[in-house]
Amino acid sequence: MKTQNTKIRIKDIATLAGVSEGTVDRVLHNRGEVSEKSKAAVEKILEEINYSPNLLARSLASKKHYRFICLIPAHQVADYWESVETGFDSAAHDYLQYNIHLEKQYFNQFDANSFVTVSSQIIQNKPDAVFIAPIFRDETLNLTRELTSRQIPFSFIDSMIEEADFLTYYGQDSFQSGYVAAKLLLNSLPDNAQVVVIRTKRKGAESNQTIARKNGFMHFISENGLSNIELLNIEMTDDDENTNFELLREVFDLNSNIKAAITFNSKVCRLAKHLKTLNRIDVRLIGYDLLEENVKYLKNDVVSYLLAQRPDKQAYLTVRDMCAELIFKQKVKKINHVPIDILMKENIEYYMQFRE
Amino acid sequence: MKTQNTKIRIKDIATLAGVSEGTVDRVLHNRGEVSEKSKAAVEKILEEINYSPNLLARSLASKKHYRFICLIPAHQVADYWESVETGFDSAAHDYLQYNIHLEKQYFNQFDANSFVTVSSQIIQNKPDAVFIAPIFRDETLNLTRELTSRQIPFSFIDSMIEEADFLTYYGQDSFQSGYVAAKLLLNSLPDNAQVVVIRTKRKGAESNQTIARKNGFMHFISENGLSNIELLNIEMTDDDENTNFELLREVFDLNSNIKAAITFNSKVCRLAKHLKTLNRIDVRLIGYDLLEENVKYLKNDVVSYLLAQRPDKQAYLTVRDMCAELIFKQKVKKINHVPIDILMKENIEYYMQFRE
DNA sequence: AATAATTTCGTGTGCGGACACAGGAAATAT
DNA sequence: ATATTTCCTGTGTCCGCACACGAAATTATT
Repeated sequence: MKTQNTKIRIKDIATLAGVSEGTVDRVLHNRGEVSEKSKAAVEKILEEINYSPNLLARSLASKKHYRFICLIPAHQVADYWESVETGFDSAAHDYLQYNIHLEKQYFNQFDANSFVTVSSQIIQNKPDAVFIAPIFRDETLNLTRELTSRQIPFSFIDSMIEEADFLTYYGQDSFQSGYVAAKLLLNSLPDNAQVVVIRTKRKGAESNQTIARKNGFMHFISENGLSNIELLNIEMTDDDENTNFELLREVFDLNSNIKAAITFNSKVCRLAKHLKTLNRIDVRLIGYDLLEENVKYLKNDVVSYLLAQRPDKQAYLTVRDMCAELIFKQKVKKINHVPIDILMKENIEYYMQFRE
Repeated sequence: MKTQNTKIRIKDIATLAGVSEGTVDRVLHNRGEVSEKSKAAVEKILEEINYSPNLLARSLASKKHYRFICLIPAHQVADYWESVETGFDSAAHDYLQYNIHLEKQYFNQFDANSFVTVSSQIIQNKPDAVFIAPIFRDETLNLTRELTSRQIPFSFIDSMIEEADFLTYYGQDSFQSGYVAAKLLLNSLPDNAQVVVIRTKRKGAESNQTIARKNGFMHFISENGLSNIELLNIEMTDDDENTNFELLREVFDLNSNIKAAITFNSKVCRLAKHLKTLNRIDVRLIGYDLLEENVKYLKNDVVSYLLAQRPDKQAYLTVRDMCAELIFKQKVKKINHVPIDILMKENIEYYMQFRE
């Protein structure tokens, strides 16, 4: 909690330093045309007192307009990215009065070329800041290099690429969320229980996120020496549910002691649907993210836990921090791991209702 | 997401309505001295367009100052109420620029008289709004009646009294949080497991909160027909830990199949300490709120789950909503149940680190 | 020493809205 | 018809800050 002294105005500083308001202003924004002597006088006062500008007056007076662009995957409604977009919209609304204009650009998350195309449009657009969902690693790095060379700040959302010189990243620690999932899923399973672990083949590569989650999951197992359980690794496809269903049916036929199952992407609803059809809702099931379908199966008792992360808030805070940096000249934290929210049938209602 | 048209100024409305800015201003604040004709003209324009005032300019120009008072229990550091206070402080900081001044008043939560004393001080103080932790029901109602008759708005924090005409309430649904606790605690316990349920005698009455939590807990048990477990109801005192310890030792001596324990107030750390001394950390233990000591035992693996609710945020939002109502003339939601956060060793770190 | 070229600095204006105040128009009183 | 009162309405000032412009002070040039 910083103590900001709202009482002190530029005018006061000017009086204290024995110069005019204009001079104080020049020092504050350090845009030159100030003698060493005056500058020193002002800076002395600034050190003594704790000046923090009146932000209302500042943005009222400033005629500077900022254009922010966010670059996210095109998506269906009720998708994970829908929430992210909601958060951006909400921030756009709140920060409009600070002369901030937020535009959205979409790319095809299954086609790196579309990312490249939109990237170059953005560069031409000369925005004041960019928010990026770095789905494609190399292509993102190309974009961020361009941005850095043009001194355009940018932030990552959802996941990050450490080498890039981003302002902030908001997102979950995927490894740890996999670890948490393991704890919830494997806690007090009977001996010799079998656990189905789904891996989804996807057009393009498997996402970093799901890989990290799985690593965290496996780490829990090795760390706790859980040799009394058996993992059944299943590979499902992203587009053919019939095949998936047949595969699952076979697995459940062949293995009589399956007690739990997990998938590391956000589409646990598919798995839930098949389990329900197979009448195996006794299987403890965990998934990620609050897609409508996922929530339905959680309330149904088919899914036991969902791990969530408020993607809308992540987007909102990303915008907020950019404003803090650019406009209010405040320090912001670079890497922000958001909480790993544990939802079950009994507590999801208030979680979803709660709007801040 | 409301579409606010930031472009339209009072000056524009004046031009459109064929009157002066002053007249528009008088209509907007409806402080009279306007002829029917002019008033109608302005109101016609106001209906056509979607005017929303520039809040920055408004609060910059306004010399109105607001004094808010919050009325909470005096407390130790690292207490539950400490977090509430932090939230108030944080709001005070953020809303200072809107000419809001927040004062804190404390009462002794074990002495209703102290509440009454501070109440009358507050009334004399003629604040613009009050935030109340309604620990003492009748005394609180006396206060709120006074406030209502003086048209001073107020909000509840932590718990609420339905009959009072409050602006907002932020808090957890205690009944449901007891229900969640039961689910977590009793999930897949072996047959004939014994469960220790602590009730804490307190100077003054048992708090509504803990009663509601316990009701929710019991409801889960009856709803799920858990006849295979045995509850051991223990009454601990609030001030003598030696007695408590001896009591627990006896209970554990006499009962050989204790698998779980729970306490419904925020002091699970005491229970944890005794269990650790008794070397019974195999017992699954659940408690409430992130007191430092509680967190310590969670990380220690003595406590399995903590249910939390971000009291600081509740306080912050309470202030925010009062501003929204009083200053920005926005609608606010009256009853706000906050999420029931489930914390365990594996996810508490990011939960605590995360500052918005 | 006089003038030109720079550097430094103070003042004025406007952002959008709140509010005070003066002065004009209409209504009433003389 | 003039004076007085009441009712309306337009204008001006201020809130704290950003920024432009022109004036003053300093330095350089002849």
